Amino acid sequence: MPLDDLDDKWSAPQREIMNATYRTLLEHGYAGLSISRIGSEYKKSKSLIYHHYESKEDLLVAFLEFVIDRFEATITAGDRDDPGEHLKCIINRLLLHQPAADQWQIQKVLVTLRSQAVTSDSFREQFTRVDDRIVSVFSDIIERGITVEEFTDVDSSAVAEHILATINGAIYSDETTNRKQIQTVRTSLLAYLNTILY
Amino acid sequence: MPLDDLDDKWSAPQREIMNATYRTLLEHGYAGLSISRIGSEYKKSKSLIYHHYESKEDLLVAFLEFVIDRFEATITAGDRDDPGEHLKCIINRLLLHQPAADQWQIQKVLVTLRSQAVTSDSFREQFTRVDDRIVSVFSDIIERGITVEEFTDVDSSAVAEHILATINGAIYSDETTNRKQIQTVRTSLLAYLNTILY
DNA sequence: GTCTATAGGTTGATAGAC
DNA sequence: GTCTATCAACCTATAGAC
Repeated sequence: MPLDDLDDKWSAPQREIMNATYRTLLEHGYAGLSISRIGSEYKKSKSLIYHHYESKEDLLVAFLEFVIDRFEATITAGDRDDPGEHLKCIINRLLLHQPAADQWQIQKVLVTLRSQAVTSDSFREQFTRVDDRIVSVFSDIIERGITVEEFTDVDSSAVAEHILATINGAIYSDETTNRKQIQTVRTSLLAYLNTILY
Repeated sequence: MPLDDLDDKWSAPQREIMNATYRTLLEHGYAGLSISRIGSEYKKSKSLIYHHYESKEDLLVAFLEFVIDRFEATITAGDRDDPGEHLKCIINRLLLHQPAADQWQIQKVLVTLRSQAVTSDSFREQFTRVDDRIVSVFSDIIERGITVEEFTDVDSSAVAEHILATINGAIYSDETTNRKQIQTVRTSLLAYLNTILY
């Protein structure tokens, strides 16, 4: 779904509540995410939230969808003609910290939400979909590269899985430690791809 | 710290409480981890927990240490003479699901705890230490391999960071999705190392 | 849509008997 | 060490006035 269509999917009050949820989550973590606190971030009364969502779980399901929609928009955008450039473009988009322009610290939120998938089946299904999606995007690009004879004939889905694991791990560590390894991993990953794809 | 010494560090009641915490965490997730529930898993009254730990936070800090101690024991064990074999051994230990023998589903617990590092500085510091530790283990092995002229002269710390990111991402995805990619990534990672190290 | 008030439950933590 | 009883604070959710 293109980014511009995202605004039609959610009403203005819904978007405000989602943004309030986002701010609350970043400040208090998932364990401290309460309707009361979301109501405080939202300018209006907390009981108003129940006009827009039936329950806390209902709100959380919507929020997960809200966040994933925005995340997927960042990986599908930026199509390039050249498969090698296209691949590099997506990797950079995921591993290069955008400047302050991107106020949405979406990776932080995704890491927080994703850990709930360990004990929640509905969350687990959503993130299964997310990872399937990314692997298929990578896989398609690699196969196109092989078809136009830019890349050598590798196992595209295995390479795609490997790329995703490395990216996921780099982001995961970046958001949960004080280590600054993300640029090292990005450089090393691109070098690896240069080695095996050409 | 060797595994055998771990039992001296914690009293019997403490270990029971830690195990009760572990079971509660796996069943209810971090957000549902309450003293009441830990008390139910622990055979005895919940107020007894406050005889062993000053507060919930105190208990959580101890639990994090308890889990990390056990995790570190799994990466330091199994020293081999040959650097290449040693590296492969540790990677397999992390990415090969041990049979039911290993009742401790330590990776699940670590993923759950680690996500708290997004909003908790003390958790973040602990996981910074964990990742530093693993990278230094990998880095040392690679450097020894270069010294004995088994490996080619690579940037050992960059390669170590890359390996850790890939492993972390593979485990992370494995615990938060229904995808079964971990063996694919393991195979691909070992092939990659074979390519660049020899 | 927006609010206050409130119900009914759970939380972390303490007091005090044994 | 172990327990019951209890606290105030907070939670999700609802009722009902405007």
